[in-house]
Amino acid sequence: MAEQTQYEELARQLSAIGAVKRDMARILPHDCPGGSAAVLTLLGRHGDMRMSRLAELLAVDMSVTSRHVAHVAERGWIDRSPDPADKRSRILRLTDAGRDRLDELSRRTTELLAHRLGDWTDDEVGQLIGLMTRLRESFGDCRPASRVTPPALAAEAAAHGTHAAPVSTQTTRTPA
Amino acid sequence: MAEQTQYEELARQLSAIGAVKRDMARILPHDCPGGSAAVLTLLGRHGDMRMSRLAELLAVDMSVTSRHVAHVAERGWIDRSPDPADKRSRILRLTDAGRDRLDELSRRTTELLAHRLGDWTDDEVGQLIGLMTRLRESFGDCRPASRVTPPALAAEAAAHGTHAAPVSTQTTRTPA
DNA sequence: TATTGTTATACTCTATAACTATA
DNA sequence: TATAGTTATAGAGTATAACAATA
Repeated sequence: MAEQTQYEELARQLSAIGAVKRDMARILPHDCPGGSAAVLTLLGRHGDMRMSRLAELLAVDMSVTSRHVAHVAERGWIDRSPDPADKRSRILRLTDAGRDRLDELSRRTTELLAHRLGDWTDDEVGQLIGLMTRLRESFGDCRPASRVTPPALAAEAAAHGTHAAPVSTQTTRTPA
Repeated sequence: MAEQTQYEELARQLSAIGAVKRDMARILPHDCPGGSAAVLTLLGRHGDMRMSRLAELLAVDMSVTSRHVAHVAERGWIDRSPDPADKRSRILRLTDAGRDRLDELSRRTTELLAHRLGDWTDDEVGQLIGLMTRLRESFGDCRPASRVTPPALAAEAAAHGTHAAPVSTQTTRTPA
């Protein structure tokens, strides 16, 4: 159990990390804001999925997810095919163009981080990743009460899995 | 030097940390959004200062700082007295009401973090703080090119110091 | 009746540019 | 001419609520 002073300092660091995120966002292509980039990244990592699953991974409301998805779909980076098993749902899938876009994003991100964190060791980066992952886990599903996927449904979704085989490597155990 | 996979994972974690920030923001009073809370926090830590110094600590443009400051000033949480040495500047100072507000914010923040991070050790929280601090340092002053305080002026500002004696302890070397 | 997803609306945060007052 | 600060405007992200289609 940490002291109050530490908690206040952590809160300050969380508030200030926004500057880092903004610096990262600044290298994104003009037609691909952060929300779109997140959609492409998660589809690339976890493979095809439904809106509700994506909203869960993004940790935002489904209405927000819907807007981000509409944006990338308009640009032809993903397909939205109807789910044969549930006509209310749509299956999201990266197109070839979307995969190209994602490769470009990865390239830019890696380049920026390699430049900024040139003096960090592999181990140090790993420690930060591990602690940030654990931080998110400690906060759990902290979206506003309404319309949060209940545990039962989350389990069902996990068991259900993605409808198409994810081509991307799934090397990490991180939630998202 | 870390691998590309790690960089991509770190980028993902930075993107996803927003959910934690939103959960923190949810406990703020209705008339005190995140920007206002940040202003109060920094004034409490570093003592009285000018707009430009606050913008530097917030790592946002001065126009943004101006809006946040106007909001807290309207509510009587800070004073904006003219700087006798430079009539263009204003000295920002927490009022008693502002200090009360800040205490309330600290209380809520600490309570939430104590709840969420109950199973974290003091050392683990310290590690996360340390790595996040270093991350911000590695990114440095990454605000958009225009109107970023040049090094010479930053040094001058540091030497200049705060106009009134900061009551708060200045025990850390962290940029903000 | 409950769930999936969409849309309309509102709020917060941010940056750019134009403007004023002072140095 | 340059700097400190303000304001107007625009863009991105998010949540809430109302709605349509389907289970």
